[in-house]
Amino acid sequence: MAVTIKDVARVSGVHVSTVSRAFSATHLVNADTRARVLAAAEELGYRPNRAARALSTSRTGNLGLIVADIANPFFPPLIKAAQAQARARDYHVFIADTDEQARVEEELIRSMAKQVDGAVLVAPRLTNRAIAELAQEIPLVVVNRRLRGVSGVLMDVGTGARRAMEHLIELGHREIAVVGGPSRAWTSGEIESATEHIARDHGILIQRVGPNPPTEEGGRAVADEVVAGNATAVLAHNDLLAFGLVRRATELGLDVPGDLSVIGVDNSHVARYSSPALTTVAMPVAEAGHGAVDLLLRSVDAAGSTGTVTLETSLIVRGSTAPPGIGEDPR
Amino acid sequence: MAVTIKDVARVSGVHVSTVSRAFSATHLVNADTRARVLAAAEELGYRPNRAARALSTSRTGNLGLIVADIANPFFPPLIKAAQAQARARDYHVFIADTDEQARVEEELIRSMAKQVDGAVLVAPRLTNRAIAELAQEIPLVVVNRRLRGVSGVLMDVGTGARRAMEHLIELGHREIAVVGGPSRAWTSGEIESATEHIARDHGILIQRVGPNPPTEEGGRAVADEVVAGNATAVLAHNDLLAFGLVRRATELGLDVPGDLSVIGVDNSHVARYSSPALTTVAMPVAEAGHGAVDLLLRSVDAAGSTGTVTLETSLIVRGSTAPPGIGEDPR
DNA sequence: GACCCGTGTACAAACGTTTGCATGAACGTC
DNA sequence: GACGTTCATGCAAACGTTTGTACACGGGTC
Repeated sequence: MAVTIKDVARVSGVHVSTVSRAFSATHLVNADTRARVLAAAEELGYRPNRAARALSTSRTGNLGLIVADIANPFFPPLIKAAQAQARARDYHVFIADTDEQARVEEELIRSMAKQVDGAVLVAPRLTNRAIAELAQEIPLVVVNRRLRGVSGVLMDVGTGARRAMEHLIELGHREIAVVGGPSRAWTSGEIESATEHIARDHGILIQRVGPNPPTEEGGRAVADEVVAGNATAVLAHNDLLAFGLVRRATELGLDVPGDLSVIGVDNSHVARYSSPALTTVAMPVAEAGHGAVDLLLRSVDAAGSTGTVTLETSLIVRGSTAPPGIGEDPR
Repeated sequence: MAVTIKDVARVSGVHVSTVSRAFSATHLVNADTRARVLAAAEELGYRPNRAARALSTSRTGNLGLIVADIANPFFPPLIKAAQAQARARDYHVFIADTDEQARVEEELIRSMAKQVDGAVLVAPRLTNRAIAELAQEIPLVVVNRRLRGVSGVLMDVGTGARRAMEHLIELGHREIAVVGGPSRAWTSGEIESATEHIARDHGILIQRVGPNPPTEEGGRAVADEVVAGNATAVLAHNDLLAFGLVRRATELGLDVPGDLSVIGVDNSHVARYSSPALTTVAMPVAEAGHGAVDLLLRSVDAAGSTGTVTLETSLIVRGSTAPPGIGEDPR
């Protein structure tokens, strides 16, 4: 049916092994022969069968990319960049969505393991221990999780959170609510300790709220608690939470940023499109996708090599932050 | 290295073919034997090697999903649904992003063809002819494109556009700008003819603008032209265009919806998160992803069978539409 | 002219499955 | 008790590659 290496061999009058080498070990075959083979391949429209190659070499040419929720606007730019980089290196990428469930995540990796050369785990929900175990079986790169012995791409959200806090402090805020995300997320811990430090250094108060699901609903749900407190500003775990919070606070009659300043994290669409546009900590998402694939392919080629890359974040000031309201708190 | 069917055979004391059948042709093996095999497989942590299976059966268990731009908020919910449905049927999905380029699209399909059992093309940019050719080589399902002999999932955007126009007409608008998307998109044609009809039936004027890239930038770029015309309302090809248009119109000093009503299409995040929230034609994106995979698997199982599914759209009225401004046009 | 070397090619085994065919056991029928 | 059926299993070929090894040839060295 489909055209195979044998057809190419027949047409070009050489043995299949020569055809194979004409593609993969070019220096082992005479230039003229190679040209002839390539011409025949072209003419027949030959495409190597990757399954067969995989069987023979135990390299599939595929990568896995596992994310918590494709529809969460944080992920698509990362997926896009990872896919583009993989394609540039002639790899294909499988995508899988765990629906935020650790169990699904593990099962997914296991079921992929045999048919990929490695996998990228973005913001995994699994325990460190489970990840470490999986890393024994298959090259892994984790994004936004620090793990000994496992390659990682980290976005320096701690510094970003610090900048965000400094921005609020400069504006005059003295009590700030920090709205946490999922407890398993590495970024949660980073933000927590960064805010801890800065609060101590500047002698301001922090009201911690959470953990919360990283969704608009999560933001709406915590809004009441935040509003009931004395904080005049909020740093939320991500843009979706921040957005939900802004919406609910507005419904409760507060003005953002007049009565309450809000900062998100991610710089997703949401931050740009909402109104007021969100001040947010920009995450280098595309770079992370790109870098994760690079790192992964490196450890695929040189088994056992691991590395960690840290990417910088930056604060993007938009319309959702302002000095605390003048005069009495209207609440 | 990895555990294979042979190991399972050895441990359970049967021939490899029996192991194979214990998994794939269960009725051909004695229940007790099967239990023994399964137990051994479980104990060893056996996972079938899909590449080997693919080689033998020429079924890969993989599907391809090809979209124009993963980061365009229209696609992620579709991708998510498609992936979930594929997984439920024990298929894995490759994802690829064409960057809106027809050439890349074709090359991508070709390079995937050998390693997938079929592919879903979402809102392809290729010509009908090219798609029809590809469909000869590999089972294909196209989303939002009507093509003889090729399975398709269509979202009835024509009816949606009609509803949108009726909504505007009821509000009192008599001249409406219709801002088109990419010329190759099937939805563009649907919207065009639907709006054509309804304009004739109700005796209102239409100002056509475009084609335009389906992005925020595209929306900003056409805003001036729209504003310069006499239209009091706009139906844009998608939410991103609508959003860009609203932004730019606002910068030009117009009030939305006071001076200009705007309707988008997609009901993406953007429509919900922007301010004013966009009135939009909701596309059944998740259903489309789900349905496309179903349809695809059907034609994978029964070669040559094709079908078309049409999904309904609906108008979601939010804050970006209102009766035309009272009194003189401020422009 | 015997020898060696390097270059280019062919041969064949191996990768892990599936599957058509052959074999054999158990059982019922007459 | 010979025969046909059915059921369960084993055997071996096949899928399309890659790759270690063997072979053939031509040219250089002594």
